[in-house]
Amino acid sequence: MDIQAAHDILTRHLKNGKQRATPERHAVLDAVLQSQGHFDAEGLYYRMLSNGSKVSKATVYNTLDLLQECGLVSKYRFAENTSRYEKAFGRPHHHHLICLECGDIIEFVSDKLERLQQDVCSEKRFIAHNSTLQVFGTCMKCRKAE
Amino acid sequence: MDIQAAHDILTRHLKNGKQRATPERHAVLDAVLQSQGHFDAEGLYYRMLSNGSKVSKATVYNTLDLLQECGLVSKYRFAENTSRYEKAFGRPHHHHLICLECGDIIEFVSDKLERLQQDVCSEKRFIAHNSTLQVFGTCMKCRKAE
DNA sequence: CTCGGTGCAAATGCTTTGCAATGTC
DNA sequence: GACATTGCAAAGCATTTGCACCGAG
Repeated sequence: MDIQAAHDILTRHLKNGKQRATPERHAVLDAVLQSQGHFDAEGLYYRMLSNGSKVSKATVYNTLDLLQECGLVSKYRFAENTSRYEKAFGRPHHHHLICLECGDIIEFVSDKLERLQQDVCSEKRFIAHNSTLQVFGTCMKCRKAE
Repeated sequence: MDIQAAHDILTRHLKNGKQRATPERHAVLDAVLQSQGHFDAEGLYYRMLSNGSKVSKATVYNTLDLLQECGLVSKYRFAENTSRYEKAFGRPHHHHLICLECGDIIEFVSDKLERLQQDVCSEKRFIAHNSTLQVFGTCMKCRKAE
């Protein structure tokens, strides 16, 4: 996955919206690109701090929204009050099975689902921007443990 | 839709969990049964107040969780920080197209989607409890308005 | 030079909690 | 009676905001 390409996408998006390319915004993007799996804004903030980046929490929140706008991160609202984010650059659109016992998240990709979703949208004359299927339940491990 | 049946479900669920059947809990259920579409906890609380029910906000929140547990209401977390609820008794499982411009929510039912979801779950050996597909985008009206 | 962005700390708003009083079982 | 539940107000938390300073264009 090309780090430069991601930064270019951000730069272009900023230019489009007549917004400025600040070092902080690109620093947040770097931190996101280094991330694995799901994370929350606070976690990213502290990871950045301990890596020596000086950003404020407010900027992290702001920039994450910005990154979502240009498709570089996905933002989810699972069961909790916390927003979860995930690097979205260079990976296919996918969905989540969320274990209510252990909090584990299983991802899956489904072309059928993507098509089905398109069908529904064109039937309702709705333009999809992004989407998330969340299935809450019990994962294999927790099922065995019971 | 049978109001009595809904109360029976709640009563049975409470008995199962060795929890008590209080008038407040049944009053919240009544308010939910009278509701149309999506609502939030605060809205339900004020509606109950103006109908003369005396419940605290805390009880409303508690009871809504209880009602979700026994499948009488569905709880959603759309884009906002507020949880949205919806009466789930006597209606098929459905999903949502959410317009980011006007906030309108379009519901749809899809057997195909339900089947697809079951397939994914059995493949991953995951036991689904409940699920929600949320498609964010622009609705027909807002699309025309632009 | 202009005005959008940043950092900080304080504010906001939803939800939960602590505790004494209440009422179910 | 015992103890789960309630109401109230206060506490918690994630997120946003206001404002003075800074720096990208």
